[in-house]
Amino acid sequence: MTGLAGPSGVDVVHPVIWKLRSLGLESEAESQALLELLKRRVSVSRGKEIIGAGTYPAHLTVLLDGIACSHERLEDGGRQIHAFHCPGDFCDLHRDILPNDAIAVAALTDCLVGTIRYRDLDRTLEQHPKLGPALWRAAMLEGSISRERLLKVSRQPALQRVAHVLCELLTRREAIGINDPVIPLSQIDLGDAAALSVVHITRIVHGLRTLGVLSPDSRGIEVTDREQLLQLANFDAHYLNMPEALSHWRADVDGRFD
Amino acid sequence: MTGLAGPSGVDVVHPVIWKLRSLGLESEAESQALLELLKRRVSVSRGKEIIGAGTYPAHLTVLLDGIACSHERLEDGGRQIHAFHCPGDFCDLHRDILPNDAIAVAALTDCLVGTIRYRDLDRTLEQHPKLGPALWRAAMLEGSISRERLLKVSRQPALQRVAHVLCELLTRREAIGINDPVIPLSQIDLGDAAALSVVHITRIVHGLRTLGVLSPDSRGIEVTDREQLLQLANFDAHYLNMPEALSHWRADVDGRFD
DNA sequence: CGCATCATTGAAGCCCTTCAAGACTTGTGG
DNA sequence: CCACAAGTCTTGAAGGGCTTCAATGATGCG
Repeated sequence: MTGLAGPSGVDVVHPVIWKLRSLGLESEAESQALLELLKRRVSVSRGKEIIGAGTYPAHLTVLLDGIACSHERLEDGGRQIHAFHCPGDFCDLHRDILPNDAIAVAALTDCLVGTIRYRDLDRTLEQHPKLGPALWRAAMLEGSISRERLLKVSRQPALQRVAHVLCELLTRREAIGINDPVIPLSQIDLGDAAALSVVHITRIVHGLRTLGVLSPDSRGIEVTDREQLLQLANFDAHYLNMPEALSHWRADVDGRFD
Repeated sequence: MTGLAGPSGVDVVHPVIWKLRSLGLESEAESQALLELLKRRVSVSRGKEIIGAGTYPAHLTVLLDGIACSHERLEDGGRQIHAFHCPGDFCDLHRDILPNDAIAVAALTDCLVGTIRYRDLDRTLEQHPKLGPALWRAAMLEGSISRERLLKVSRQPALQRVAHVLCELLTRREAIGINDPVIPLSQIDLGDAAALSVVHITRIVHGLRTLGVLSPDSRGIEVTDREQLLQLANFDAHYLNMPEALSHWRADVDGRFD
């Protein structure tokens, strides 16, 4: 089956299909082949680890629902969130080929995860030649997101940093059909991603609420003025390699020089 | 030929061979096959661009000598150095599969670069199955370095940031047989990598000289106390996936669970 | 209800930035 | 060989953004 039962009980497009499409994989057959490898749906509740630091699972982990993150604990007890994971994302592409003990994956909201055994994956990759490049792109995309994060976090003041994180999540969720203006993260999570103290995040969020960018509701993060937020962050989604950007890129590649 | 004429006229191990070994590729035949694709040695003088922003070359660029960087210009005229490139490094692994307009590659010292046409590479990759995974690892390694940079730059005070950058370069150069304690970068370069103002870099460097970590010579960066530098940065080379770490990893992978 | 987690607000202080001016090095042309 | 310019480095002073500490309020869950 291609569908996944949505909250309303209606079948919706499977997040992994959505993800593979955004990676430029148009072959329905190949996406389907990957889907069929998905084993063991497990739900993980908010705050729990999905992949522990220092473990080397024999399978790839795919996020099916919720928001997760790759993070690293610091000596002083703090943590750095390196990447957010949205439904359809592969949470540990890096782990098989070049493992990093220090990085763990955790659920930021209640999550549903699936797994794909490398054994199975390797076999399927041979049969479906377009799957490999799609995974390459997924990995390169992570790098691109990481670089953009470094740029913003290291060079921009707090308000822009926070705005950037919100824009990234908003845009990535929209790309997989989640148009909810509510971003279900705590201010602590925001701080750990933007590398700011929670105290300061509170002030920034307060500022954004005063500007009318976020809903004044004291609880939760709800974007009420998407345009202004994008403008504040000076957000250019190009680095996310969204479908539109992708087709644009193809034109360029055809014209590559030698 | 495997050798490259060194400064003294003696044949030394080719930097690309060294790099491939560090990526776990032990097959001499496969390394050799990649080497034979190297075309067009070009020298680029300090400060010049190797790959311009917004260009899409039909070839992979390999650094053969010198130090280069991938960087991004900011609106305010500043620049962020995302990655350093040492001899043997592939400068634009990301570019073919998921191009990023904004990022350019520039020579930080006088450099010698070679190129490998994707056309040729694709053919060779099919013939030598161990080459693909090695390139995967190279790409994942970049991600790992980028994450570590984000961690240090966003969470550590200036002295540790600078120390980290120096440690990274020192260690990566040692890994390819360059044991020179002199790091031929300007303070401007250091600032662009560590995301600090040049003025502050001067003060930090001054501090490191006072501590005896760097040579007091007013010109240039020369590490005189490697141990203390590593300690200051709290440097753990694990993320660089050095050969020792690699063999350690292999043991772990054999014991992976399911 | 009591407890744990999260959010808020104030106050003090430090780290780094910007601005500004000068010293030193290097390369180039007269 | 000197003069000059351009690039790099150095040092001082003023200011601002963020951190830490500390205490209180709000929310949700057992």
